[in-house]
Amino acid sequence: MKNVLMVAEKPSLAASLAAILSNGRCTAKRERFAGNNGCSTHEWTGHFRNEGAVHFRMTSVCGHVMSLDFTSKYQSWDKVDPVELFSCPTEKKECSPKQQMRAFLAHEARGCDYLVLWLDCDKEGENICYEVMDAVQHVIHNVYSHQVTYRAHFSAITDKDIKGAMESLGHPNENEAKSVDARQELDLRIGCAFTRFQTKFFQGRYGDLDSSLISYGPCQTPTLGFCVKRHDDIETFKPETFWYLQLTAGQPEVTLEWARGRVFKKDIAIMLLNRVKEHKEATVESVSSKESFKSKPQALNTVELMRICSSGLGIGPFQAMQVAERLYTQGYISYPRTETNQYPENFDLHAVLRVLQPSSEFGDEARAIASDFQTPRKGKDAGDHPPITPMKLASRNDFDRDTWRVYDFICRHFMGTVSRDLKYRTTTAKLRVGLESFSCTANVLLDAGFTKVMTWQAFGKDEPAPPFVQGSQVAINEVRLAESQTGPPDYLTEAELITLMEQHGIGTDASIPVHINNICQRNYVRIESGRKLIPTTLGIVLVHGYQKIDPELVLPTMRSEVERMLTLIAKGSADFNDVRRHATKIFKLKFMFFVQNITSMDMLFESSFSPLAESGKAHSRCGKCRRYMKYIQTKPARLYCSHCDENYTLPNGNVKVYREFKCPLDDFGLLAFSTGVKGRSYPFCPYCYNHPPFRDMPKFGGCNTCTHPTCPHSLNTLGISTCVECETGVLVLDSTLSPSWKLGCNRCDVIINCFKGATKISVEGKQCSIVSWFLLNLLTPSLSMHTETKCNDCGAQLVNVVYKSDKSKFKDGSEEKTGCIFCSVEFSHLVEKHRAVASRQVRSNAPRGGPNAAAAGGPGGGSAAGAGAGRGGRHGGRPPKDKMAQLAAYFV
DNA sequence: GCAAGGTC
Repeated sequence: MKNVLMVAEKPSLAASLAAILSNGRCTAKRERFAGNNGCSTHEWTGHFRNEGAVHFRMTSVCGHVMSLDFTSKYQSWDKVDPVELFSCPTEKKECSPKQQMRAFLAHEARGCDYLVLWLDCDKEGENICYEVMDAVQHVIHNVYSHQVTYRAHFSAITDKDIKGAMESLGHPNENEAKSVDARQELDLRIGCAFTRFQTKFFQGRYGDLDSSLISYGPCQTPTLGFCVKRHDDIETFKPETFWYLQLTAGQPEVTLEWARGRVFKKDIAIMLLNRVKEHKEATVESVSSKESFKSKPQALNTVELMRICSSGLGIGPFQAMQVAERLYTQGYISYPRTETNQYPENFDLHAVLRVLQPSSEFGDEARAIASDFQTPRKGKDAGDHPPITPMKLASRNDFDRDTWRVYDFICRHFMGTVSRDLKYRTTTAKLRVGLESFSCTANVLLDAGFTKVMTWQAFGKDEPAPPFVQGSQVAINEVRLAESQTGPPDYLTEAELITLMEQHGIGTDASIPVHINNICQRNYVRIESGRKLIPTTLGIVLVHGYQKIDPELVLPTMRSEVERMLTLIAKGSADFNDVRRHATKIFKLKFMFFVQNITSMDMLFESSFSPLAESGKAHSRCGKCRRYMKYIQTKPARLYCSHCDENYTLPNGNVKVYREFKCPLDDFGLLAFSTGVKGRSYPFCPYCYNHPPFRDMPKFGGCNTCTHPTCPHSLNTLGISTCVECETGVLVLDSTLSPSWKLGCNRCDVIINCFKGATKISVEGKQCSIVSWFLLNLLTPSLSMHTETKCNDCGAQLVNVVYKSDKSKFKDGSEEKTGCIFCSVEFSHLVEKHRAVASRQVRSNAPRGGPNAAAAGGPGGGSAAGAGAGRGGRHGGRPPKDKMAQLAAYFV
């Protein structure tokens, strides 16, 4: 007699299948395998295809036999650069070596001529088919042949379906199996590369970041993303004020609802109020009533069980599934992991009710429902397992509290599915006051239906019917305007999260609780009362960091994109290796980009976790929220606005608040940068510094490069002349260190200290509109009123210098003079030139037409230091270009 | 120490 080995995905299924196929005449094999993996074997004799009588041996695996991992060389976190994980070799290892599943399968396969695979009918099941074939290939001859190995396709664990499957055996689908191989490989490479890199990068960097593992995963990260998205929605919510009319009428008094609901404009609300106030009575336009229904529930599947355990019982999905698993293994409920929420056609619903009838807890309800049995609703048959139903009666004392509550829920839910719908009557009265409509409704219960047993969904109290008669007039007692505000959304509940994950295909019914559990255990979210998910600082910073670097990394659509590619493999329309290589390449590029830009995320981390951030002083104000930002000195120096969660890079050097000045463009508080009195200095706006407002303003530029036409700190207002040394720069008056005044080139290191101790210096002929400035200075330079603002000799802008009367440095002792910094004799002893100290070197080999060191060459020029010192006279070499031409270049 | 998917 020939032998046939049959393998199911789990022990329970092997038992059910054996019982069905053998018509209950199978025997359990006594012998226990060494690994004691919990997989028993059932044997019987029957007919198989054309072989006549054969000996059947039905056993099972426990889910996957193999799992994918990197080869041992790549297990080291220290020696392997995570980027290598995208290309390094992988190998399949036994899932749990202790179980010795492969050896067990090979042992059971001994002497077998045929193999029939009864794995679950999904892609994972198809993949396990190949794991089983691989395990027995040395035992069953020609196991990959279609004449040896068969695949059973079944959609429900019922007599009809299972026997039907046995009659129409097919073959395992290699493409579907391969698509799972590809998923495993991608998940492994992507997840481990990002996790190792992130963990190592942030490890030990921040004292108060107590997370030893900062993981990334294509399912867990979007799951976290949902929670942070809601957090952000709450944080950025802007309440809106609205108004509504509150009207009471009749005797007994009834409060009516306004048909307009809310009005967001107060003046309109007041106008409507006044119109209503013109009337003393309301007209009852109609009083109508109708019957409404609340549907009974669909049969219970895993996701719904998890949702209700979370929202109704306060039991998280992870724990709920542990409890359900225990109830299942003890025989109290059917298999708890199923997507199906429709009972199979021949499912004996009455038998289940009979099981429940003796209960002291809900026996009365079970009996009542049995005598008034209703056909259950239709749902989805996913072809996996029947819905979750009670199998055996239990009493409260059999379990601990939570186990009982889950069991009690499953029983009551089952009874609910074969109960009547809830029925109620709604009576609505519609009233009119002038042109405004009002209404009042009352609901009255007609039939409690399924809520008799699902008591937590019970209908509220009956409401008194509106005491109005159609066509009558009702006295208005009071009408007033009420004011209220829209409120922010609440944090995401676990039940909502489960729904979102299900909708976006993040995880499966079996893995959803694992992902939620993961993001809790990794300290990315906390579960607060009402099972709401509140993201932690770490969770928020991670998601915001991904959003800064590569938002796709946290988008739920990323998973579905990958799934879409994998489906192509499963359908046979794309080559396994092509898809695998393509997806790996994309994610490797994403990974490398992430590594390159990790500082963007690090800035958020440092702002949130560094002890320095905590001691960071309140600095200047953010232009967006007007709150003080924190000054973080550690490199890269920056300002952090914790409210807006934004960082603004700062120049390296001293950065101080520049009095009360604000940038006219964005309202950010201005800052003064300097490297000391003899170094470079300029005012700057932290926002413009990072996001230049004009096309001609370079990134990381100060106000001395800003072409704002009227701002008192801009290049336009304070520019004096083309630089005496470099080709492109402009010397700009710097008042940030006053009474130490200076001109500084906005491109190179040239600095001209001047007029020490002066109380005020202003540049002549400025503070006009950009248009008039342009026209008058550039296009019609001959106009006399403006030639007065420029030096006739060198074209530099004239300056007006004011000293206090007793501190005048002018030789004639006068308080105020206007002149040219370079050419006016009265100024020459007050002007010195040198190069910025401790700053970058100017290229000495740069071809220059001879510096125009006017100040240095002038009488009493003082300590002229640097490359330009003492070279050339005032008008030697290149004459200064017309400053207006120079500045005009900025507008091109 | 990493992912996600099965199952206990």
